[in-house]
Amino acid sequence: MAPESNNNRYQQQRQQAIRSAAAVFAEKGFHGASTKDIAERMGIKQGSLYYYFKSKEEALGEVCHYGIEVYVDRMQSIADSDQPFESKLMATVTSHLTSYRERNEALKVHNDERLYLPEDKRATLKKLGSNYRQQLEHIFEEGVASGVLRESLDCHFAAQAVIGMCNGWGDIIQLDIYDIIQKCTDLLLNGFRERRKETRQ
Amino acid sequence: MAPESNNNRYQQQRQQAIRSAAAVFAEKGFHGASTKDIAERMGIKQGSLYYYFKSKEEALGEVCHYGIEVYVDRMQSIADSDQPFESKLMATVTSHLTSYRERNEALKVHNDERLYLPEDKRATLKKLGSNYRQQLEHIFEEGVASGVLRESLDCHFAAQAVIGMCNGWGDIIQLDIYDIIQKCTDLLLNGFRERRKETRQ
DNA sequence: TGGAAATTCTATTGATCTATAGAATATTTT
DNA sequence: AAAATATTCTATAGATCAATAGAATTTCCA
Repeated sequence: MAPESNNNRYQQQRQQAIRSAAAVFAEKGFHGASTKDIAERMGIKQGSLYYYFKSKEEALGEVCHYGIEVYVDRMQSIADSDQPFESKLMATVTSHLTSYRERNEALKVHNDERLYLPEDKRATLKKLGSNYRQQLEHIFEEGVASGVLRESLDCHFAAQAVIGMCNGWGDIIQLDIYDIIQKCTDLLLNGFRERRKETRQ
Repeated sequence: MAPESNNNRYQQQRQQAIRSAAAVFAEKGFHGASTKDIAERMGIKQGSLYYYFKSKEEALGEVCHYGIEVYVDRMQSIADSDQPFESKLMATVTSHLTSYRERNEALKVHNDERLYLPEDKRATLKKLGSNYRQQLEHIFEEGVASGVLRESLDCHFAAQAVIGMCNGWGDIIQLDIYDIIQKCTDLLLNGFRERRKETRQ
């Protein structure tokens, strides 16, 4: 049965269970992973896992949430902060890529397996995700307003493109992340074309 | 047992089986889908499916191949063609996005489920994919050589970024694809920044 | 230290799934 | 139409898996 009250050890072990589940789900997928796999990875027996989750599905939900929360929190700080557009853009790219590195397994699970969650849980995650996208979109709107970005920019498209580009680095663990951050930001601002002499119009 | 020789009906039915498998794998994932699901979708019984595939894994391999082949063929034409860089870039983006729309299910399966294939089959697909990436990289190198793109461009990064961005449009079926093509190409060439007066240096 | 609460284990149930074998039906060919 | 071939079906073996119940063990606290 579940523990009595605020229980430190329980919470720590549960956290460990979530990380184990993240690793196994990331490697084998939700349906390909067995509760035995997860339990073994944290050094307990299959049945014991149900002390921490009432179902395999609940474990998936926790993993997905664990993955995305770090994105969301950091984006909140960036959006609230008082920096010029270029800094916010670079901060977003940095946050996205470092989050993806730090919680690689959980975020992979969030991106690839969340559709196997029941409707209500999926809706909660979706809300977090579209909040994230909207905040990024708003940063682009500020960029347009401040004159850094072109008037004609489709900010919805821009936000989507950034997210897609940042998610596209599969084995990001292996890469020089600061190099990618720099190049992504440069691409977004200036594109790849040969630069002309800069003259204010 | 397998059919005798060049058998038209067999090949047609097998193609139908591949498309059914693509749909079911795309919806439920490889491990979440059952051979019963696939068989039912094509209107036969579970056991009968094994007339067309010797295993569920073989079906996955066929689906993945069916998905990616269209990319690869089109990229070959573009790379072989004799167009200026801008046209090749736009043709690539167009090809990538329309392929993703036309074979949405199979390509989703290729991207998300191919890692569950046995090593040798996975290696074959990987070769196709990195061929694709290299050809795109080469297009960027031509762009630099022709003076359209900056000398300093990291063409490997550029190719990866394009692919990531193009794959990021999940429910592409719903979208105005020509709008996205136009905006992607514009982003890649010019970025989002407010344009300065153009003056040749 | 002794008793209560928390954690893990063992054993099992019922369900589902892949793959195979051989029978039954349909199609093509002679 | 009869024979041969191709396609589908039925039935089942063997394996795995999620989830539960209750016993055993460990940890915590008075």
